[in-house]
Amino acid sequence: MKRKITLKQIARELDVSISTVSKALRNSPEISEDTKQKVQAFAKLYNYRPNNIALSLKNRKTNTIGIIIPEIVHHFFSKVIRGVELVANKRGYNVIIGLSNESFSKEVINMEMLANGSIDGFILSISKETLQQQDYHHFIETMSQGMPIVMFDRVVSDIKCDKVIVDDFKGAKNAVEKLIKNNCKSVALITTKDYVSVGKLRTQGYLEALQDHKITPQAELILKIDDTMDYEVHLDKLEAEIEQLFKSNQSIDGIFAVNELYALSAMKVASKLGLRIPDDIQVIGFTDGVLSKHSTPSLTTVSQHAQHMGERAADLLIDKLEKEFETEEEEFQTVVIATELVERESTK
Amino acid sequence: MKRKITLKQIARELDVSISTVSKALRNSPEISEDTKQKVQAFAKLYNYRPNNIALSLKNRKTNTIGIIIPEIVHHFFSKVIRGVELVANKRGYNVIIGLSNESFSKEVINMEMLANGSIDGFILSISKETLQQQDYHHFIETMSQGMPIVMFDRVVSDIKCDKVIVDDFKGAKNAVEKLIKNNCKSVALITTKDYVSVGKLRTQGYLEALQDHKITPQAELILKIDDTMDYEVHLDKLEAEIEQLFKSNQSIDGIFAVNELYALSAMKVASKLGLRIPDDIQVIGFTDGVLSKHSTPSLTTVSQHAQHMGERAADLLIDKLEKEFETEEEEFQTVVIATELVERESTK
DNA sequence: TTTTAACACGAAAACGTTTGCGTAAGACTG
DNA sequence: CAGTCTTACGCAAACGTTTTCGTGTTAAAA
Repeated sequence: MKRKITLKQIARELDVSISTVSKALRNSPEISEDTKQKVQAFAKLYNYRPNNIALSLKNRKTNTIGIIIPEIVHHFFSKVIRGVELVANKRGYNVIIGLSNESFSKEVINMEMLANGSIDGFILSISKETLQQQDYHHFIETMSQGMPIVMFDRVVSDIKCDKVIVDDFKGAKNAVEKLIKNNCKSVALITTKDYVSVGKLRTQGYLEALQDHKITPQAELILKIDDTMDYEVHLDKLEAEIEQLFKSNQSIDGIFAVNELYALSAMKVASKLGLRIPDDIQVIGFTDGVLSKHSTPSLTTVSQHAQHMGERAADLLIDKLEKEFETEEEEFQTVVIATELVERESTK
Repeated sequence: MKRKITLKQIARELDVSISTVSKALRNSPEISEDTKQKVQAFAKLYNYRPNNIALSLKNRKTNTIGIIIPEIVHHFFSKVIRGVELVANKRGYNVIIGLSNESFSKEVINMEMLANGSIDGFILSISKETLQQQDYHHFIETMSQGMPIVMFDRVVSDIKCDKVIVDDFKGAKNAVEKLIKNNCKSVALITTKDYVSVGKLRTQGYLEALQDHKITPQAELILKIDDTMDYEVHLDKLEAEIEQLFKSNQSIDGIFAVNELYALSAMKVASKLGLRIPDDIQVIGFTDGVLSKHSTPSLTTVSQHAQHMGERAADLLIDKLEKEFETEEEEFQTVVIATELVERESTK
């Protein structure tokens, strides 16, 4: 099996020293035109490319950034990755991914695997299990060893680092206000349990929108789904819960769901119960997945601009990596990405 | 900014040599129990981990595999990645991704970026542009430098390497036969232009199914979409074309589409034209995306088992990487993943 | 003719590991 | 007491780069 050609081999072949070859290839004025030409021609012929690993070792810089996400088969996360990849490549970086699979231990293992020299910094979104256990030592440790972290979407305020988040609160509030303006009198909320920060914020947005319009929130209109169970599999259970919500509250004429699947399930259940969308009931979801766009009726959603989040996160990280003089007082930014209400057929 | 601790620092601190530290940590019998304890305790205290880059350089092995795919915001590809990641991590490898964005030049650049020592081997799916230009020199070159490649899904027979493909032909044939058995008399095909290998094979499957049932294929029932245009954006154009197909061929009572979006669009158009699914018209798609499962009516599809493809591809690659004695005669495998018809509401 | 400067190149160190080999000190054998 | 064997460690090379510094040769200046 042939190996890639190295400086040493070129040097031996051309009967010069390794340093001469290196300098010739980098067009150093130290080297005569003759030699340069000879070396460059030979290098081109054999398609020489400097070994990245050797460079990384020498420069103590890998030009690679690590992404840790809970799940890749997920429109939101893959869009974020695309954003990261876009600016990373543009700025000369590679992207290496690790999946935590929503598991604490896999998150830790994956981070350790990458932190030992493979990458220069992390971009990550915290797994559900980690959020539940509230054990963040691996983040702290990583950062204390000089490796910067940028968190996105699922973040915790305990950790001091750069963050890119969606304005979940305002996005939710806008959505609910939209429903209220559209004449909904009884808006229900389908959300997650509170430990998921984004679910919590969206719930708060819902509540404040109601209060701003002098509507008293009713506990029975709020359905909190236990999302530790894989709802892709237990779709029927999810739908059953939603059906229950509808049946116990016949007055419902508006639904705000904190994600796409909940919204879609709500629409499905509503149709099944003979409710017309958006005439009898209006629905708004949260996300910019594919389902919303292609469902019938198509779903009005709060778009998170996932790709843009990825881009901002990458810029934040690379900026930090390339800042020559590290200010003694580390300063961390939190970038808030504005949401956008994409109106489709599920609202009037 | 603190850096990670190295052998050298431990050695200096404990006043022993670097080699002693290294051996002590690896539990070499050369080192006395006393020293081992001292070193190991110190290393643990400072959370020492060997630097991966240095190891990669020394071992000439990175334990990282590179994935190049045309697009990550795509259910199929992200499922493949998940499969790759799963077995890669299990077998001690990292995964680094590059997106070609369906562009030839980005594919080349990305491969070159990774091939220079960053990874041990590639898993990739060819970009559309590359397939069109039929320029495969970068694959050949990469392999000639001793870096193995495993291709999946979109492959070309010209290149000798390991491959993992879906049985597009049989999958399509089965689907069309299903429609015929379900009493469809006039089955239309919505496919891509022929340069995409998978589109071509699926078209052939369609044709053979018809012929096996003594049905003469009709050119006007075959709609070839120019998929170089971004159909997410030009959805209306796609639907217009499909509508034209329906209107010129009122007899159509079955549709086989080579991907999810075409199938969904067909259903949407059919509904618009007042056709009931599956009573008046039955539809089958090809893929295992999310849309099929959650559309109304849900779509019967040919599942490709994307995750399984990723797993097989990773195993194939790692097997090759770890085979000690390279047989002189390189042997390449082509693994064919069986498809599965997932029946949902769009067929009887 | 001697001194100096320019030129063109090579040696070596460094990045962080691992490992084969050499060796000093002490223990043991005869 | 001389010779041999263990024990426990250090040295150095290697992986592939880049870069600083040193040096020999030649041409120009004094």
